[in-house]
Amino acid sequence: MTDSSRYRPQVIEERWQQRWQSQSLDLTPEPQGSDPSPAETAQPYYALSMFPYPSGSLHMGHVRNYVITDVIARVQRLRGRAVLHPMGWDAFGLPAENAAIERGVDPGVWTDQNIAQMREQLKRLGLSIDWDRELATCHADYYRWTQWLFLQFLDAGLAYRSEATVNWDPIDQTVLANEQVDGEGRSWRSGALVEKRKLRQWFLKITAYADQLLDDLPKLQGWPERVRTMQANWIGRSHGAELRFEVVDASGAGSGQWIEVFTTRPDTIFGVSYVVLAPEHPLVASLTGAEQQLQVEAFIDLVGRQSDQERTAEDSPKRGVAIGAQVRNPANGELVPLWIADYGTGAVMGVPAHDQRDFVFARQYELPVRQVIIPEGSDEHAYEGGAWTAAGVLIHSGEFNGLPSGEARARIIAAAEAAGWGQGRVQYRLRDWLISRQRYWGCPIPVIHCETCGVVPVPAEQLPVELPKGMELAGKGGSPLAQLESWVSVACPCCGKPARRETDTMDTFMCSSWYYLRYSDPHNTALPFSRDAVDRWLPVDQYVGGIEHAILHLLYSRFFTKVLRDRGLLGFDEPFSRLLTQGMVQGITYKNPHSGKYIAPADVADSSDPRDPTTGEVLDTFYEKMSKSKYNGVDPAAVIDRYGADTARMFILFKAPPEKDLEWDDADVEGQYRFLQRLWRLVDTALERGLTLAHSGASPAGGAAASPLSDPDQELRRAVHTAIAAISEDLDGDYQFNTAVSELMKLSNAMGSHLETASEPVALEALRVLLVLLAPFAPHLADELWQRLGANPDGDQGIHGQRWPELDPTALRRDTVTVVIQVKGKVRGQLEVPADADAATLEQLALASEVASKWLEGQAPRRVIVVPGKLVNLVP
RNA sequence: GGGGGCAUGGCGGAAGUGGUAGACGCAGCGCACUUAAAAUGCGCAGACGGCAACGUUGUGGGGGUUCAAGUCCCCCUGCCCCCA
Repeated sequence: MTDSSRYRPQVIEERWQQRWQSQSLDLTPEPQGSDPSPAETAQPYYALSMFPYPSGSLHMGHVRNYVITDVIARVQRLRGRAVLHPMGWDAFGLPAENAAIERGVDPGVWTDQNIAQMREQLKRLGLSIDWDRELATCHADYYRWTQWLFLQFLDAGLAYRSEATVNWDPIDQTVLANEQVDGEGRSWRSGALVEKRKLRQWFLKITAYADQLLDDLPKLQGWPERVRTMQANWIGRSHGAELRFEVVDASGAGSGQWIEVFTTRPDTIFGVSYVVLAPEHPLVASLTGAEQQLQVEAFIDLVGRQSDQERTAEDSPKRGVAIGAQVRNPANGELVPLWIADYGTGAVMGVPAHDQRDFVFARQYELPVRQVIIPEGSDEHAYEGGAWTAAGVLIHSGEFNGLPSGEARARIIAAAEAAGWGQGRVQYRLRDWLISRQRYWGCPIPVIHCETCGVVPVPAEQLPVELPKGMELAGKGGSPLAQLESWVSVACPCCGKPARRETDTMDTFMCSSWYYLRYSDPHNTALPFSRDAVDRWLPVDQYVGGIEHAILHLLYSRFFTKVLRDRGLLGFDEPFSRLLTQGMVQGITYKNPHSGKYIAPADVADSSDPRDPTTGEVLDTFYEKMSKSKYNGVDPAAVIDRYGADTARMFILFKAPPEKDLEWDDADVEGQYRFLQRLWRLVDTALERGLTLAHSGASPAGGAAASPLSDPDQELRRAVHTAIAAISEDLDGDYQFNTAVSELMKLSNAMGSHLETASEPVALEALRVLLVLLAPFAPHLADELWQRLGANPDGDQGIHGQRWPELDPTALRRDTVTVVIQVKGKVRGQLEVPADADAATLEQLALASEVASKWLEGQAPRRVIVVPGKLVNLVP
């Protein structure tokens, strides 16, 4: 074999990437002028990957994400759609600022260098990205519009400044939104336990859209069910009531002060045996009795040091102190004590019989437990194991006795409203979105504080409010911007008097909540995007990214979309029609079970018997998400250097279904490389036979062949059209790239055995179809082989300008099929029968078969079930 | 505790509406080519029994519906995710 006919991905991939670029193959078709070409009037398709943070190095998770989106984009192009497939950078954020603090480099310069590096790494993957639409959220021509959009929120009354107890990250020295604190009370970025601080901060009123964000979830049928469930849980709408308890003195005389509790169980109000205030409740100080003073203060101090999670967890021990005051139950007039306790926030009514936390608390402090709901159809009044929290029938509840709890809920709310001691209320778990950050490397909040005029928005024509350059960043002591007097001091745009700029920057999730809109019109200098462009391309047809954004980014983006729709800036309700959440890429991980140390795979001599290189101990072997600290990462660049991007792409797509975790395995990568080499040799064989696609027409082997096809021809055509049918289906709806690749392998296997004997038109059709089907997966090799077969002699668009092959159903037809003969449901034999044999014929054939005579022993079957084309089941 | 998901060979994974379980690949074994090895090509391969043709068994465990169950129903075990 000559050197020139060896598959050398390193050579051909670079060559094709340059060629595609010089032909502008990946640019987005847009209608221009009066005479749009067909591609420009094609139906638009928007394929989008979640844009990366420019850390400077591409990891396998990125590769998987972008390869999946690229295949989708390429398939849609082959199907004739006008495709938008952009890429950009989520470029504000702490790593750049930390680099500045540690090494004194300018965050902007550092970020731009990283972007340049990552862009080159991305380009080596052969992604069909329109780089003319690239954006970076840290560039002023982008964040100018982030600021402009903030002012839209401000104008709509959806951005406000408020003093609140907020999450403070002591490592990153900034506040965080609720969504950015995990279940253990740790920061999503730094992992530090967050603290509570009372600060004046900017919020976006996402709660104003809570109902819409929840009620529109069922529209998102193209989203994974679990992402919708997670969002619904996060919004956490509950229907309940606000009920008011009057504070009374020892003699029962009213004080005129009222405690308002929220409860989802107004039906249990007759079971209240105490009322609990949160330690920070404003009435605590004034209601505390003199004797209880010291105890209460000590308790407040103790609770102040706990995290939110400790306080609200259902299974953590509860502590409390009676404060020496009492309230009257408005439903039955009973007097019950007031406590403060480390659970809940605000004020809650304690119903030990019907709430587990209340039950535990009451047992601990010997408070009365009164059952007011019993299971339906039961007269069980005894109370043993714990709270009865399910529905039931009311007892000990005056006029409401005997009502089912659901109905009682409504009736008690109605009674409360009539008598003025409460009303029904909808409550949400969702809180407003805290967007202030006390950091430098973010988008400045474009407002000015003036003593005379208050909060004044920076006029739109003065945007962007640029980040000052050349700052000395220390990473300590509050907002860096606040320390740059020359930047902070400014004339009030309203009255002209000296005023001060806002020094907080925005949460970076603000920047990523609208970038997908900007791609539709990335160079617009008058608006963030034109209504025309955004309505033409959006909603995004297919969004691809990690599950970690199930709530954060995806909820914020939905919120932005709805607000901008209400401002008339766009004309749709939801930004992402379909969402694919891809699984993690995991690397093989070795760990010494005794020392707990991770061992690099390179240091493990024998992978079939992995041992610690220094101690000789047997190591645990498992797959885990790739990370530096576990030495289990695989560098995409190294894989591309060795095998080429096409092999890496094929491997990633083949190894696991896209939404599942993927175990990186070098042997499997090798196997994928072998498959591509086999394709190369397949084309060699075709060339040796003198086959060429140079002047073959559109349909060389169409169904209307002059003479009937030979058996080998029929078999090859069947393989070809089976592949078209299977792969087309795998790429429709939910994506099954793994089975699509396996179908390519099956087709190539069939061609390996039939190509040499097939007639020329049939062989050419097979080659053409194989390469077009391969093109989205291994774009470089497909184009190279296409050219080697002489298919694009004039340097036209090559394989990526072709059309997805048409299925010819007649090619799938068979004269005979194999049916299974079962006896009593067990497979006992097979029978070759005419494909169109009807049930009666099949029954006859089966009964006459050897299988029947052997297993039925001469008896007639009691019953015969025939599934034409599949099986005959004889039941004796 | 509530809600959701998953469990298939040595491994990754396939199996429209119930209808030949294990496609495709990795690892393994055998054969061909080679002085030899690598590479390549061809073949075998769930487990158990048998020289075989074949038989039995088999999709986490137990029960059920059905002519027929990986697939549908009930119970259990284990793992994962979300909310508490």
